[in-house]
Amino acid sequence: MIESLTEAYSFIFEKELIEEMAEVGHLKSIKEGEKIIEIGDFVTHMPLLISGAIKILREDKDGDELLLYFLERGDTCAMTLSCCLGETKSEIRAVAEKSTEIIMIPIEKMEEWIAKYKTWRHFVFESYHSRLTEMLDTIDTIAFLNMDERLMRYLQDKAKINQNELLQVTHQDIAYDLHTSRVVISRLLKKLKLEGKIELQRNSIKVLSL
Amino acid sequence: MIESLTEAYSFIFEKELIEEMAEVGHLKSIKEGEKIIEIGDFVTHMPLLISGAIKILREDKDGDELLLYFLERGDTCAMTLSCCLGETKSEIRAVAEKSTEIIMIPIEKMEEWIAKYKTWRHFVFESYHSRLTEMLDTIDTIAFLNMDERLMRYLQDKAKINQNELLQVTHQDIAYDLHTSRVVISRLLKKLKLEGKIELQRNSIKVLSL
DNA sequence: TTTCATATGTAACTATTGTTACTGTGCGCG
DNA sequence: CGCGCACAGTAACAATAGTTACATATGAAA
Repeated sequence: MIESLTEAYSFIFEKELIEEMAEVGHLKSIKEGEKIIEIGDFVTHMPLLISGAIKILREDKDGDELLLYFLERGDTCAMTLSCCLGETKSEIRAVAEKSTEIIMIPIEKMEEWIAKYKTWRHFVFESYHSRLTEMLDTIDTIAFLNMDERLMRYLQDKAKINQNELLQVTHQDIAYDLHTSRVVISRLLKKLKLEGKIELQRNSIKVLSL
Repeated sequence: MIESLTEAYSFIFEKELIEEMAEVGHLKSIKEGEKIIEIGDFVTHMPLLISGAIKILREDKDGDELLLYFLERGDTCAMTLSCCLGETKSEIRAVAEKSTEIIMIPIEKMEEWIAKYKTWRHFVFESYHSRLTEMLDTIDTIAFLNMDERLMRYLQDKAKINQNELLQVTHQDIAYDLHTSRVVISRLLKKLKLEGKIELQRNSIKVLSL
């Protein structure tokens, strides 16, 4: 575990902190599509991303989903941070976007380390900052953009996260993430294809204009 | 200033912290409608709300606005918190919803107090938590609700913030906050009136169903 | 009282998104 | 091979929201 932590976090955290992390944390491997945290779950650990990527989803009362943002290596879930301190339940769902490794830190350590390690404190604040910024970005996207633009951004984000311009998704998958219907996505994908921005195959989309 | 601070914050902060605040902070009175922070401004102070209320707005590239949330006494702007640490520019606009008193704390004190006062640390984290939650709420609202429901919530929030069910607003004001057009608001207000949820007069709206 | 700016009411139309329903297509597997 | 299933294409229509244009109402100031 030390190796994973060192590889992903040595440039932020000092050796002692990483050693402490390795001591109290436990490594968890998650397969693509697997759920990590569900809405309403009590938060007992905070996840530090070692490799892979996670998508964070919000759900409304009817069970409809909306993608908030992706997390990558070096990220943590600020919603979890937030929950830890308040001892509240999770407001979001986290699902592995691809196979992912995380280290779970018991939440008791959170506050202890904030007092003890300046680097941890910075990390925590930095995480909050990133998450607030991402949330603002999400708000901009859904408030100011039409569905075709949202779709294009989604495809670009997803290509970036997966480091692959060939996305393995169905139209229905996309519709869930963007909180719309499959028919709408098919319609707009066709439009984007005609504009030369993407190529369409069954079960996959190739993003051209990055 | 000590009195204002004590009145608004004595149940969170210890006496020494409040005294320090009074020393380095300066009180600022803001009239209704006056701008407090503009997008792109460098953040040199963080505002602590003593009395009144502030609305936080986001703007897109065309200059179109969107209301994010309101802040009340005891709140601070977590976006500012966030900016302070990163030494970045403001991502949002803050406008006084009614006449308001704030205390401006130089950002250098932020980090110093985080190490020094546990109550301050808690306050900062609590603020981040509130703001993340409010942002989630905003996202829910714009992603999952239709304009008529958004409008109703807006009116209720505004009545609550102003502690008055008689709101002094024009349809155009509302349209700006909800990022839509005046005609749409007029149309929906009429609908809400017919449903018995509000009463309409020139320059004011009375919210009935609270 | 007249004037004028501002606010509001409303119709008619467009644009975007959502829904329903049906068709076609690729592909794995018996 | 051909059956069945998940995925994708598309038409037709509905619902919601945005736009344009103009009429009317209100209240303050001249």
